[in-house]
Amino acid sequence: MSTQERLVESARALLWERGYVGTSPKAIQQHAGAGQGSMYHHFAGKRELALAAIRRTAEQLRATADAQLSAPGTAAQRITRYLRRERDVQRGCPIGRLTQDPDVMADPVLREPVEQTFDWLHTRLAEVLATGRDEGELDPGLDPRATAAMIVAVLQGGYVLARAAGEDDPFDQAVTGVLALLTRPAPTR
Amino acid sequence: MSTQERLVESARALLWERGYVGTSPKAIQQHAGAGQGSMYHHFAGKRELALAAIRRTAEQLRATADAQLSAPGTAAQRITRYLRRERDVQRGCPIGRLTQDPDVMADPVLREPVEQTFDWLHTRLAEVLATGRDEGELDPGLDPRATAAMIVAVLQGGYVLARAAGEDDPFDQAVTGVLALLTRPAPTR
DNA sequence: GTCTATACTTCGATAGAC
DNA sequence: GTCTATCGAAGTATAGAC
Repeated sequence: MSTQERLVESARALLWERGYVGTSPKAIQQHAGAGQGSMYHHFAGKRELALAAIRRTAEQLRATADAQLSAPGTAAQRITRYLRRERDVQRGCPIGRLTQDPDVMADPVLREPVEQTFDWLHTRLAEVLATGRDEGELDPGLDPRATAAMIVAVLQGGYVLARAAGEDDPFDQAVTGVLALLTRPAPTR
Repeated sequence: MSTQERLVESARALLWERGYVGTSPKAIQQHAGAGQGSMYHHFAGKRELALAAIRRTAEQLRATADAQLSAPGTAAQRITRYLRRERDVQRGCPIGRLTQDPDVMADPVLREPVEQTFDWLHTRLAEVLATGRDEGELDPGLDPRATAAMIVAVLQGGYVLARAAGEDDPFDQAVTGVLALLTRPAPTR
């Protein structure tokens, strides 16, 4: 892996763990095994390196989610697989954590991938839900946009609860709770 | 308000906005209109001041939530009021945001109020849900612990989505989504 | 491309006068 | 209790040799 690659990968790891304010150029350099000069040769500064890291992380997250949500199966099966997939719950979401970084959110360029990622995920989930509803699998009264927002929120919030508790259990419970309501047989109206 | 009080209140505001790593003693002093010496007279250091601030914030959050969840009404009404209460959504949750602060979570003393707050909230919501279920208001098959975890997660995740989007809409949608599923008439089994 | 040296600022705290 | 002075370390870069 090139020095430039190692710098981006190190930035990704440290941004995930410590956020933007909590990650110094020096820490990235040490993690990457690169010198001061190398970093400033390849990137204009901390901001540009972080931007490359954030963009790559966003791209990966989207590719992974899309693969799972586009896999064969009913809407409920696909969403269940997505929610129940193996995750390092305690680490949380590498994109979601950036929303707590004022310096990232205050910078339109750094913020853009964060905004785009959630926008895309919300839309993609709503599509899956709408399909399930239209095919008679899910409750005909289900609101795809609202339900999709709720599902993404459960994921992001599940991470918060798991980190607060120091264990994965609250995350698993929240996922169980949402799936129980979602896949519950339709009510007789 | 005493200097000591102003320091704690300033620390609360800045911790909420910028987190622990993002908040310097100097910033707190300036926000409070206090000098270097004053702060170190009243508190041993940044950590001790942050601890006082976090404890107070946790206490307030709990008091507010308890008042709303203990108000009269059915379980669904109380939970709806809690979720729909007026909030500064873009600011997010002052306790939830601390879970993204590695230095807070790595310190058992700073972390304790965070852990306790979510633990309490989860339990309190589960009680309300169990009551609603036992009184025939909610689905008899409802799992109070899992559903409570889901509701807290929707709240915390809703903040994340709203911050990412730069508007409150995703938060409102997520809340709408969860209430729609929760208050849906029970299925015929 | 990578290294070392240097620079200026902020962080987090201590010392000691008033 | 509050103020100013001072401190060593870290943050974020720039300069220039190799």
